[in-house]
Amino acid sequence: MIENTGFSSCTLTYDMNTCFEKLTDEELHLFEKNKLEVSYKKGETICKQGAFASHMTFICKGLVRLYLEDEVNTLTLQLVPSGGIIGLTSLTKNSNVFHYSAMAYQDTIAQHLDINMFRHLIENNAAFATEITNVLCESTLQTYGRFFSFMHKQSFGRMADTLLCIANRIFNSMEFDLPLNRKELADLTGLSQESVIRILKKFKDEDLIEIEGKTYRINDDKKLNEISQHG
Amino acid sequence: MIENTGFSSCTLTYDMNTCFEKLTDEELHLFEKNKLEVSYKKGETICKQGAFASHMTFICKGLVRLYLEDEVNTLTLQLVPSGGIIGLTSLTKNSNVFHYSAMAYQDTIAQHLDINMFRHLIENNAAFATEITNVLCESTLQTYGRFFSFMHKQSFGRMADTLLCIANRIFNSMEFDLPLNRKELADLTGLSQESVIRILKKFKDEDLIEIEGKTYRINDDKKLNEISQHG
DNA sequence: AAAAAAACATGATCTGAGTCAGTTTTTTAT
DNA sequence: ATAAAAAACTGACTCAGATCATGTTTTTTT
Repeated sequence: MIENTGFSSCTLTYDMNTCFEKLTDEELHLFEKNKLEVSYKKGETICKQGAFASHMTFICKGLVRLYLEDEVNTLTLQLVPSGGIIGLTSLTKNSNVFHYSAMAYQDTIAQHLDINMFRHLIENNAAFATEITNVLCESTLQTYGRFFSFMHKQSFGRMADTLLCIANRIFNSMEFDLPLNRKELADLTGLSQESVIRILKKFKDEDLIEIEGKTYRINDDKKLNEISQHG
Repeated sequence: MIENTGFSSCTLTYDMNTCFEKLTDEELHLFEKNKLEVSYKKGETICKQGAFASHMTFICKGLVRLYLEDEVNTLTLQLVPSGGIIGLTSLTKNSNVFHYSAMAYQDTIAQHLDINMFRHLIENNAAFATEITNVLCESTLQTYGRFFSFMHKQSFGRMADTLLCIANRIFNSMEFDLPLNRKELADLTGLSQESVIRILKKFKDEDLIEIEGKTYRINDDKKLNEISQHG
């Protein structure tokens, strides 16, 4: 499977599961006592930018879109698959709100972890804190790559990027069912819906991909990767 | 002084100084023993993307540009003034290189802090690790704001943003000497040099700012802030 | 099965900002 | 002081991709 070497529009969070291994039995007990399992249906809002941040959200199952918004625009920051966590930036001292919104791209099962408990764990367990540091670094790096790609790659590169990322990193397969419509793909790639449609058509015309309903199939990841690299 | 409420192109790192207060005497001793003071002249490279990351760099004095680069392009991620630190993302387990380059915008005094010592401090002092978490969160938030601004604001907004940020957050004054030429301002705002020139001229024509050599003076921060907000 | 509503698709047009090709001003070197 | 080099500036041109308007297909509802 070809992995992109340069910067990529792709943004997936690091798997959190290893973090929890660092907790002591006592802490795990506290953890279990202070978590809340919640289900979200496709399209439902998991957290809302600007709202009071009472908890971190661990994604057990599903796929979540994490995005910034203002009155007019939207910017998708990350795709968070199972194993990911939402809300870490709210741990900063200077704020007690969510800094971004999150929405379920498909039915999702999540755990709400009390923010005070979370803070307590970090402040008292250096191994856990180290893991969190790691997650934050990874997430930052992903964002950097995405930022660079969005600024310097053009539409075809970003689309190619995104398809490869979804195939390689979410589904681990060149064929997958993507629960996104054209509008949502546009949000994800930072393009207009029309551009997404035109680019996908071009890719189809050149037999790089096939699309049948929601089923995507990447026929030529090598070529797609070239497009992604070049621009 | 008017502070921007929405997202801003501005990117300044959080002041690291509070972090070191969390170290024990013993750790401080270790810290002192493993640090190296280095001076950089304007234009010199402080760290190079892709190079082996043997240390974090604490900025004692000066102003540093932190940026991503590939064969063709550049993206300025942050301005790091004194009190800031460079290289934290290299703490991630999955890598031992610098993920960005850094260059001195003006003569700079820095301390190189051994990465293994730094790791050791994080892994053994939860209070310190908590502070680092905080720095990472702040930095991530700044990057998010900048990303959003770069994607959705247009040139005048980004320029206005940047001027206000420099005035408010670096110099704490509406009049300041900026050691950047037009090309460097272009890199900072993500615009072409020509666009920067055109925009600054427009701002001057409308008496929003005055420029005399390297001395900038903001006459109408209210209006500038409106431009920044609107787009 | 028909009607309504989403989603998908396509062509025409517009525009912000980059590129290019210069000129003028300022700075640096001799 | 003067030549050379660098930085600042200007106008003309171009283009990627957004927007708009409209049409077609698919899905959902009743």
